[in-house]
Amino acid sequence: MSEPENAKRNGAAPATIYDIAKLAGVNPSTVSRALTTPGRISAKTEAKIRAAAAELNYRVNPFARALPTGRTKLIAFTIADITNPVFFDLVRGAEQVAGEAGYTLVVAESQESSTKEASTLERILPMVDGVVMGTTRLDDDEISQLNVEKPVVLANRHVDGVADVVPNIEPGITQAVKHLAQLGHKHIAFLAGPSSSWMNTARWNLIMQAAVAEGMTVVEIGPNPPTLATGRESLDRIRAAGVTAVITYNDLMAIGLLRRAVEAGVSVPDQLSIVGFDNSFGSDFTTPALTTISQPLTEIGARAVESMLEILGDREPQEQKPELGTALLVRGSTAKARS
Amino acid sequence: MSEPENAKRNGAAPATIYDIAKLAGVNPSTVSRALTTPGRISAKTEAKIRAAAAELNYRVNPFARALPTGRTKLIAFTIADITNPVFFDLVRGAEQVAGEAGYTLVVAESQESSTKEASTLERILPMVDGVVMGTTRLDDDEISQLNVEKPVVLANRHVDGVADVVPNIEPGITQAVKHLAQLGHKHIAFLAGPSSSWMNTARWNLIMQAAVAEGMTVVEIGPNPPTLATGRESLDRIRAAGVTAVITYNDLMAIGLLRRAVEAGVSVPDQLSIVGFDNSFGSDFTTPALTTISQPLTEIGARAVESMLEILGDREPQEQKPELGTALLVRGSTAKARS
DNA sequence: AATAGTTTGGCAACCGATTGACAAAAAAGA
DNA sequence: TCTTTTTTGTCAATCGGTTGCCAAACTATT
Repeated sequence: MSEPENAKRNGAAPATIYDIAKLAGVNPSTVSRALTTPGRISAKTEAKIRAAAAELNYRVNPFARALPTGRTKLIAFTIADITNPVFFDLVRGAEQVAGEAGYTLVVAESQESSTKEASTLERILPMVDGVVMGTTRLDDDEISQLNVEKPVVLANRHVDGVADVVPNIEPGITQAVKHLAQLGHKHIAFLAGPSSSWMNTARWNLIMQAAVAEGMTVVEIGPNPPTLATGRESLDRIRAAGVTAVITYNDLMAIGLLRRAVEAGVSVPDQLSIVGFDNSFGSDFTTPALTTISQPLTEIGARAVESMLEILGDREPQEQKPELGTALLVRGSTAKARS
Repeated sequence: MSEPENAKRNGAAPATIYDIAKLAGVNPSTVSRALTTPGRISAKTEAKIRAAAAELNYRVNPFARALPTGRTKLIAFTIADITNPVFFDLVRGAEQVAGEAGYTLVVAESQESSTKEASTLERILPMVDGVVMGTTRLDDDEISQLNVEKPVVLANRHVDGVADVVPNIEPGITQAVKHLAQLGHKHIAFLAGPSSSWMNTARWNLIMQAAVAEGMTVVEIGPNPPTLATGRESLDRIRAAGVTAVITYNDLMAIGLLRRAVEAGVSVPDQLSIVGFDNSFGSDFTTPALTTISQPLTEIGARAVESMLEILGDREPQEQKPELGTALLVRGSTAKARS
């Protein structure tokens, strides 16, 4: 391990406010004020300082700043599985808002493991101003605990006492169940996600209610890891359950199931109708394209960060925004039930 | 914007080494040494200090540490488009290695815009120890420039004087072109990616050579943004070019093209054979599943970070690793040419 | 028991910014 | 012109660690 080699490359140490102060002939604190407190310093002096800063190619050292202020302008964004395209849009929306406010997102993936999620969070917690949880496998207590240390905003989940952004899933689910009922399905299944997912329970409860209201029978198959592989492996159980249609916890599972069905010679949608959840990237790649319940993911990600910025005092609290909804998107994976 | 609200929640300020020092009855510097320089302090004192640290739930403040050392244990990871699944595996590999070494990845997406990439990098550069570029739209000069400020490791790209991890794309390309030749194709096209992509040029050159060697004609169609949408929009140009097979710059374009072809009633592979590049997530969702040139993406991501760790002096330089290769993965989107 | 050699722990300076308190300078008012 | 008020810039302490240097304490050697 040769010499520890200084972090600064090239011999050229980055300029500090002291260098600027020297060049502009003022005190370092004046430089700091000129650069961070508009109006505090006379226009003339400020101009001189800005010129010097530009000349030295000055960039503020975020750590030196974070030390006295306690603010790092970093927000952690957790996702349970980078392989699940739902987070594309979630991150896009979040990143957009964060970037505009001068914040940077630190994306932490946990590969569906709550242990890994906890340890990663442990590592990055001291250096972020808050945590936005895109998807999490932590339980309620752990989240509440986390919220004591740093502000937390949850996307698609509710925990008492913690800020959240949750769309109303009722319309999408009702539409989906009605859609299946109208197609003549009598027995349907819900291919469940992980038991640690709050959304999983919420979705199941609504599906159950809606199905009963439509006079259908419905069974929950799971809990399962919400992955492609699980979707594939569930075909047999679903067939065995004797249902003609299935609603899955997310699109990933629906795609896995659909592809396995095609391979196994089970015709979709003729022998089995499939409804996904999320309308995530890739759900229209399949043949047939997936019928799914779409969520405004980009908007959810954006609002979650907006909410975080408000908590951090970096943004005026906005007037109540309209509720976010969900809706059924009918494509090709659903059809009339075979009698 | 109510009161600026202190960063510490809950009134309980995080413990510092000073708190530990007081509790353990030693000097703060002794605490620092006990915690960072194993062996420097007697076992007895160290145990006492560790006990105190545990009791206070101490966690080192990364910024306070970063200030004197200049090391943040943060590595930037750039990607051009979060919507392109190639980076799933790239990030997975990278994250794995980084996490084991106590480093955290800061993922910066640029939405295929070199301007946005530059500005994001500008913002996070001061707080990372190095930059691993998963995919980048910066040009060679900008990358060299960046490499002066902070160490850079490139994945899938070469710039003189900058560390990189590049698989040998020759075998995969040769196999793909041979495969098409054997299927009787005489006229093929390369649906190109962005002109700022080094890999694009590299791939085109090899495809051209291989095609000529096989006695085929080949045309380059592009440059294009490497997106799903571009793939869709290129169908007409490809048909107009009178080719019977096309190799695309990446899977995303291939999928877009394939889906558009199906919609337009152009049969794949009967009327048009398509070969993608990357074997990325989702390339087997389509019907027919995509024939593609697979790359060891996870391994590339992992090696890129390993290489970064070596540069940072956090890892012993390893003996030369075997070269990374590529290979043709034949699925359903290629077939005999129609005469 | 005296001396030399090693450990072990403390002191204080330093990293690069921020900020409250205050004084000097400039502007306004009498 | 002299005082009062406001503006502008400086001083110095502080954030929470790290580290070179030194002295005290302990161990080993003769």
